[in-house]
Amino acid sequence: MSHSIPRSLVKDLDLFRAVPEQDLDAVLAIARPMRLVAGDPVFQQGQSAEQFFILLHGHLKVVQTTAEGEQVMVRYVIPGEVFGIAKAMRRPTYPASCMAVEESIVLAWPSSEWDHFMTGNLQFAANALQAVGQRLQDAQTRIKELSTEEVEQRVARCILRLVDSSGEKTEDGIAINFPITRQEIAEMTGTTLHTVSRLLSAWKERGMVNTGRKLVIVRKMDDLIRLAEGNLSDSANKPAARKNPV
Amino acid sequence: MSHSIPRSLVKDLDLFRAVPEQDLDAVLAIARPMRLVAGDPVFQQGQSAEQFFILLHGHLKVVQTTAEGEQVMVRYVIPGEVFGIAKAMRRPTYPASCMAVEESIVLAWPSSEWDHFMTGNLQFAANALQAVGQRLQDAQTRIKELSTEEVEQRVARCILRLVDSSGEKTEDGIAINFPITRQEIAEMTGTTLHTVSRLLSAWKERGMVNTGRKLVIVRKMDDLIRLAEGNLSDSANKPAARKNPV
DNA sequence: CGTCCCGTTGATCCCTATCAAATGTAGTGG
DNA sequence: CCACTACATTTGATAGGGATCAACGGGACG
Repeated sequence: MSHSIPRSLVKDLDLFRAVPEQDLDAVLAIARPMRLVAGDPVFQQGQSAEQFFILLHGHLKVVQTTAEGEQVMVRYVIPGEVFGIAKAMRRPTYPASCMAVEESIVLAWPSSEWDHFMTGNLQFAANALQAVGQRLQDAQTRIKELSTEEVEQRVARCILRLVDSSGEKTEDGIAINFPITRQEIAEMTGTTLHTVSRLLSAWKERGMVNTGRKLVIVRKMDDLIRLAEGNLSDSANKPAARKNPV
Repeated sequence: MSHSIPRSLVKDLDLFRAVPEQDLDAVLAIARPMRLVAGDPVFQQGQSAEQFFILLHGHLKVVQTTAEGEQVMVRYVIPGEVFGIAKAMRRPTYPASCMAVEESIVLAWPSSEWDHFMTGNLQFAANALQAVGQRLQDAQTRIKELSTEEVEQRVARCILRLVDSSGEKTEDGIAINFPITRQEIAEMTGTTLHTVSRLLSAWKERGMVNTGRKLVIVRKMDDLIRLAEGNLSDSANKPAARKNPV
């Protein structure tokens, strides 16, 4: 006895953009809603990709574990995004693990339905292609940053991006509105929790951010943007660093 | 007066897999073939994405230039692959530049045709999604490597991958069958040409590879694989490095 | 045959990982 | 409600992997 899910919840999602309402209803009829609390796994790396999902509320993280046991953050999932679409790319298993970092609500569909959606509505296929294309862009941006930028710059960009997608205005500045640890920031930027901690401490010292346990609040966006653009952190002037000169 | 392109040239390409032959003929009728020599540009970063392409013969490189003027290799295009499909992901411009590294032949279509292909044949849409999905996987693999592995390991993997996709057996071992510089290897692995040069010299010393101007030949795959898997290069035993222990 | 372009190799330095240890904070069970 | 415990964070000290700086050698091509 599944309650039907209100159409209004999904009709504005990118994936369903310009999809006729009747098709939407058919899609929703077979969606299975799931409620998660912080730490709940959604799927595990290597598992057969039986389902795909859309996040309606909350925040999830997608993490890859290397052969040596190190973790690399693939991405945070924010409300409205599809995830777990391995099967759509003809991958039999999930290439990473996914878990909730706070209370969340997701819709799940059997992977077999993907082809139905694609065949039933061409707009859906185009939307999916765009979604994956956007992720590819993001990944390539990250490669560029890992290849050419220094740690401070990468961490600054990372914080800015999180604030952009999940920022929430508070009396003290703009806060990242879900719990996030130094370790997780390190896994996103290819560094260590120690270095992230040192950076945040330094920034806090200068009043650019406020921090707490699993909490980051940005107080001076402009200064952070300057760091992200590559300006040196200390007022002293070192010569510009340039790894692969033209 | 465009000569029609033989159907046999494209019918085995991933992008056209399971696409009916009559649809293929329609597609080929509007394809524009281009011949390139080493150094010829195909498109430039920032240009309006007016065309998309398939490489029939040769090798191209796709490179991104950062705001600071450093180059990052996005990928090498090998025969049979689609590239320049920015418009399909609803990006108005090419996010990187593409040029031939040796004599090459490509087919070009106006970007506007993409939607025709998609609408006309659903299989095509699925194939495109898979192609982009594969690239996303590759990009994420690279992020993982940049985040957790050391330079020697990354360069070893890079060489192995090139040998895998574009290796050619010679009397001396397996050669990368297109010209490639130390600088380009550096741009693929996030390091400098100096470090790549030193590594190749060391490997050559040990008889693992043979090198020359714009040339790399692998002589001992096994040893190279061992390096890529993370085993230390010198026979001496250092403690295992581990950045983000569990 | 000169001139780029590519590659090699030494010397030095510095960013940041690593090692080590203490402090702070939330949650839990008695 | 408090002791206990697990997890997060901070901070100092040290070392090392590679980037950077510098200079030269060698092959290809016009």
